[in-house]
This record gives sequence, structure tokens and C-alpha cells, in this order.
Amino acid sequence: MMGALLDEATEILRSRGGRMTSQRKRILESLELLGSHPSADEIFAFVSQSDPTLNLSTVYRTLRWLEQEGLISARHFHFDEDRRTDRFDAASPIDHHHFICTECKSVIEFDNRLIGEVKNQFSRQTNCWVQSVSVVLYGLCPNCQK
Amino acid sequence: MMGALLDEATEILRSRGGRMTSQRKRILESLELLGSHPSADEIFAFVSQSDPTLNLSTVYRTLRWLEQEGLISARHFHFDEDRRTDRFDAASPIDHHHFICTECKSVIEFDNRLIGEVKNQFSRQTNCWVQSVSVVLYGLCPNCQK
DNA sequence: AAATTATTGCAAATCATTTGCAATAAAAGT
DNA sequence: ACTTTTATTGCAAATGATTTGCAATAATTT
Repeated sequence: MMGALLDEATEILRSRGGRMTSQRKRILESLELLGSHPSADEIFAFVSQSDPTLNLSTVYRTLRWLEQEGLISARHFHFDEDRRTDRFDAASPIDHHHFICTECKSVIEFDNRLIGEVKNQFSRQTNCWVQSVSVVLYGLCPNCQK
Repeated sequence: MMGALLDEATEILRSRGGRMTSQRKRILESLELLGSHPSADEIFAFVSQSDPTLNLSTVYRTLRWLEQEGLISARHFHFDEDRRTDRFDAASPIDHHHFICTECKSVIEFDNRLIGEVKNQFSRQTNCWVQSVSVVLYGLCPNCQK
């Protein structure tokens, strides 16, 4: 399980004449280690600890490449503040959704097969072809409720 | 029905010692006229036709104020490109969701009571208190499918 | 080991959005 | 109506996340 992202990425890289550099390796590792939808800055800060020469633009380039290859997904969660920073999700972008605690900013991932049903009903009613679904719940986690 | 947003806004404004200026009036009107989730720029372009002296920062200030008052909602839809522009929705932010055609960028609003069920099931399972739900479907509208 | 070229670091550019401030214009007081 | 008060505007500059050009660096190939 561990290293799955790195393995996949390495393979794709190879098949395109790309190079698995130490920077990319560290960034990929950090995506698996930092569970909770880190921003580019957070990844940068984390990897910088072990490689102080890493540059932020390398982080962005790597993340965008991973995104294009479909290995990770980028999105914003829009609280009142933080409206502009992308967050990156190491998990497959397909069929998993998010709850966000607007207080402590923690993220819980979930799935529910009713969501597939919502998608199907919409398709049937409108003749739209639905490629992907994003469900985000905003609220308070048990800790932040009292 | 027409002017509902303007009426509500005027009332809130009054109750706070605020002033209903011509700029605000035009921006509010444009939000009702431009149906489809315009960006600040689009609103600016539209209102500029009738008031060439309007400034973009006034548009932003008005939109953010409306957002804070809960009269409109701001969000991004993330296609591959346009990752950074907010889109503003004159409709109530509660209980209505979006389909976006990734080809022609058209937006279809919808609702489905299964979504409430998804929310309830999640709450029950996690003890999280869910305040709002956002569902976005991405795909191709009938026109763009062939 | 030399040649090739993908990738990096750096600095500058973008672009949507925000903010400080002096000028303007609603609304209130006279 | 006329002055005063102060919310709101326009303008220009600042911000902050992300992107990009380019020369230097380092994987891979020869």
C-alpha cells in the first residue's frame, strides 16, 4: 500500500522518457505521509525539512503534473477565508467525497452509494453525461461542536 | 419575483445605516439578470455598459458584502483551466446544486432529496453536525456530447 | 567520460482579489 | 435649500497564490 503513488508515478514517468528525481520522490512521499489535503505551501514546508534547497515552483510543477496524469486531484474548499489556495489529494479523485470542519479545518473522507444514484437520476432527467461528482459537506466535527 | 434580491438587500442596508447607491442597485440588478453564475469581471463588464464609471473594486466590495449577508454565494467550479476565479450565485446558497458542462461551461442547477439523505447518513455515522452541502457534477450537456 | 536533454532554482510575471486613502455623494441636521 | 456627517466610491498600489522564462544542473544515453 505504502509507496503505491510513487510506484505508479515512476512507471508513468518511465513510459514518457521522464526522470524520477530526488525532488519528485520526496514530494510524492510527502503526499502519502501528509494525509490531510495539504496545500502546495504545506508540502513545500514539509519537504524543505529534509531538502532545504527545494524550490516552491518545483512543488507546483510536480503537483500539476501528477494532477494531469490523474494520480492526484486539486481542489479548493471554500471557507470564508482561505478562498484561493488549492489543496491536493493523494487519493484517487474518483468516488470519494469530503466533510470539512469549518472550525478546525479537519477533513473527513467518505463515500455513499446514494451519490451514484443522484448522478444517475440527474443523467436520466437531463440527458447530460456525468463524468465526475464532487460532494463537500461543511459543518462541525464532534470535537468542535460544544 | 423580480427585484427580490434588491428588496432584501435594501432592507438589510437600511437596518444597518447603509446606503443604497446607484452602483449597488445596478450590481444587484445584474445579478438577477445574468442568470448563470457570473464572475466579478462579467458583472463588471455588464454594468459598465450602463455606467462606464463603475470600478471593479466596487463590484468586489458589493459582492463580498452580499455574500456575508447570505444573499448570494461565491464558489469556484474547477475545470482544468479557470482555477482561480470566483463565480457568484444570486440564488440562495441552500439546497441547490450544480451540473457544469466542461465543454461549453454552461451551468444547470438541480436538487435531489437523496442529497439530504446522504447528509443524514453521514451525520449519524460520524456525529458530525453538517451545516451545508455542495454537490457539483461535471460532464457534458446534451449539446456537447456528439 | 562526453553528449544530450529533462528538470531544477531563481527571479520576474500573472492574475484575481483586496486595501489605503483622498474625493464624492447619500442621508441627517439645521 | 444648505451645511454637516460619514458611508461609499474610484483610483492606484499591494497582496498572495500560482505560473513561466531561462540559464544552470543533473539524469540518462551514447
